[in-house]
Amino acid sequence: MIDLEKTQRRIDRFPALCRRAGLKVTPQRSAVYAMLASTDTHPSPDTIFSSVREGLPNISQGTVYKVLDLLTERGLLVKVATPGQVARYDARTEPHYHAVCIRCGGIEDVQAEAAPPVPRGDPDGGFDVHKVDVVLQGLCHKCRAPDA
Amino acid sequence: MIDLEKTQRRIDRFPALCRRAGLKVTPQRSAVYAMLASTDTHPSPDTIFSSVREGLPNISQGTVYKVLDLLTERGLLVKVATPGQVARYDARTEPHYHAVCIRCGGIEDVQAEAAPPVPRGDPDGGFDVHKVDVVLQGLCHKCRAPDA
DNA sequence: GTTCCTGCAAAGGTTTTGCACCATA
DNA sequence: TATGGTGCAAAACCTTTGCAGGAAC
Repeated sequence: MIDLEKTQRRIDRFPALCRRAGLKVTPQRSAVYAMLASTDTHPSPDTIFSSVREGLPNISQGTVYKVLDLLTERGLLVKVATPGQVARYDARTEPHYHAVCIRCGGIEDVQAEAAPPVPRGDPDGGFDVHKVDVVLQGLCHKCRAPDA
Repeated sequence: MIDLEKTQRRIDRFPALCRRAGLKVTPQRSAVYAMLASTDTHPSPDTIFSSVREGLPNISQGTVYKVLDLLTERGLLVKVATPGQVARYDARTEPHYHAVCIRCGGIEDVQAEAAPPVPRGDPDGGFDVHKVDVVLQGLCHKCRAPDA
């Protein structure tokens, strides 16, 4: 499912993206970004922390949160929209749908049949759209099945 | 923006909806539902709690959370998909978009020009779609403007 | 009368914050 | 060397949980 070339290209571009955003390039930021660029699982801060710590044993949770916030604010990452769950992040910007199970919280990628319908008219006159996320809420395969 | 007739009709139907869902009708549930049906601000559990407590001074936070969870699970309410924020709820099921500011967290309703593109093909063969939420992420009018 | 719901209060998990030290540019 | 980032640890939030008393059917 993951395009390795695209992933690598994204990681290679990271230093340039940082500089353009006025940010210093640090090992912590690079590791967080690379981890996100290499997966399609929409990981939470805690998952990112655990994964990144394998390569950078001294990184702290606080730093992960700060990096995620900053990169999101500068548009290098995106928070996946989920109904009232912990934050989930994504380094991929291609339009795709997310299916979120309202019972177990799992997120599946859904192939978009068409580009999401961006309201070109900029409805309120002032909203600067960075990303359009189409979120399917419902019950996943597992949670659909009768419990008992 | 709010259709008072529609709101009232929704509130009137609540007892019937509860019974159909196998739930008892209680003042707490009715109040939470009525509060949500009367607004388009996608309030958080805490906001709902404060508002409902004006009419039911003894209601507790725990009850509000339990009611919201249960009504959502039974399909009477919907959790609005937001990027890593506190939960937000909605009693309205008509298709509309949400624009979420990644800086201040505000949510604006956006008039949908067309119904969201539900993938009829049920992509993974097993996802039972209850609701499709289209979420615009970006910067709202206020947060766009230069800070200093 | 039975079943289910509520209120309370404590616990669990997530995210934010402040500050001294350190790395990048 | 100046600026900005990191690590640590505490605090602030948000949400869940368990249980005894009470309300709906």
